[in-house]
Amino acid sequence: MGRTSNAGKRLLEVAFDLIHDHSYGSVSVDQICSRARVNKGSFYYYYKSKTALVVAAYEERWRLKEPDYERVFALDAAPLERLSRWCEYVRSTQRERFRRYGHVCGCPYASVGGELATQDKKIQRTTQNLVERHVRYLAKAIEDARDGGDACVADPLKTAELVHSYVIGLLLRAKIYNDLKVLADLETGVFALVKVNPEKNPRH
Amino acid sequence: MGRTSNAGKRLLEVAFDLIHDHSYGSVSVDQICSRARVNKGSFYYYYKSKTALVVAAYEERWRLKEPDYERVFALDAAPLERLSRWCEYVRSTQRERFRRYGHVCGCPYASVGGELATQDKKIQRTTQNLVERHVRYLAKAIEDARDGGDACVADPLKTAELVHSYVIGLLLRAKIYNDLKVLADLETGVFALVKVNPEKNPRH
DNA sequence: CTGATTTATACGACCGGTCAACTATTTTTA
DNA sequence: TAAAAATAGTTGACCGGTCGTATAAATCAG
Repeated sequence: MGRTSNAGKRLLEVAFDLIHDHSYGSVSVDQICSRARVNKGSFYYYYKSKTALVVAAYEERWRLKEPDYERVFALDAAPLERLSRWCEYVRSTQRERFRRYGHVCGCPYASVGGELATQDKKIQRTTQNLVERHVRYLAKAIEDARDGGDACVADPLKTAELVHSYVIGLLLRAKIYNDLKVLADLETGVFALVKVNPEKNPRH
Repeated sequence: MGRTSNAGKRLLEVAFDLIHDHSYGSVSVDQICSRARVNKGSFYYYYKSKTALVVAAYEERWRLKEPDYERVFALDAAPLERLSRWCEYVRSTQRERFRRYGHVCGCPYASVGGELATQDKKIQRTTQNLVERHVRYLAKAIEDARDGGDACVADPLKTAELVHSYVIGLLLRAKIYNDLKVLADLETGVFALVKVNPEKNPRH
């Protein structure tokens, strides 16, 4: 079976970290290779292009993070509680990255999508896909909130898209200002968009 | 006074168009020069770096667009009417760019800010500044709406930031999906965030 | 031994940026 | 008023470095 290696996996991790910390355009294949301690030749043994690596890296990242989403949106919590936990999850993720990288990094999927949507169809498709998976979790929670009388929305999916837009915008704003305080009102905004029945707000 | 030229101005226009159409990282100085029919030597006669050009280009762009904002947010219109007109202005701008470039381009300031906030302090400062100018127009309209009883918000500035976040997020989403239909619900979202008194909605 | 993996090196193209020489236009001066 | 000087802008070759890509040879597990 030949020799074994985890160089491919290492490249995925390093690529995600580096690109999320900086940007696709400002991170070179050489940088990714040297940080992952993989030679350039090996890089192209595993991935046919920089684009292909990025697609794989972001899909792998989601695969790793999906269990967190399953937990945050677990059906045993009340719908509004799920949304509330998600807001806190987003903020704590950003706090952690701020500590690690020294600045606000924003939403990784939206960042790479925004940078490359008009450049690379494969990456565009990938980010669309990733966005959709996020939105599905939101939509389910919003639908349940509506059915339970906690929120007043007509179309849960549309509202989920609305909420998602708001959140990636807020993350982008936090990145531009490099300030986590921008995220302080995350939940307020989310709850305003799902028109939460005030007395049902879990933060009462 | 020596010979005269508009090469500097030409570079500003071309740089903005090219970068807005693609991205900062994927547009080279050579491309900008050849499209503007300016030699590289002249480029560096006018601007000391690619960064400096981008800063100048985006500031010039705002200078050009500010009259539109003055008109959209003119105080003779009712506050909610101003917000409504702004939504339509944003959408028509995107439609126009879609026709010209063949795809959704999103918010130029947020795009370049998101791409370079973690890379280049000068560009970060510039985009912060540009964002603030937008938000000020929004805040004034929201404040007036609140004072006129048309909206129910505690802090107009905070709400304006909320609205702005939502809109740049929506534009980012539209860019990722390359679909103007994403912007169909722009006004709905904005009005939800400013908690418009339903019967005062200008679209009744 | 076989074949999956890794190494080292090289490629030509292009990157952002520099520079000295050159041209065109206005201002100064005799 | 015409030559000279100063100013403003242009040119394209060139720099060292990095880009994404390629491949032949070496390595090593099964």
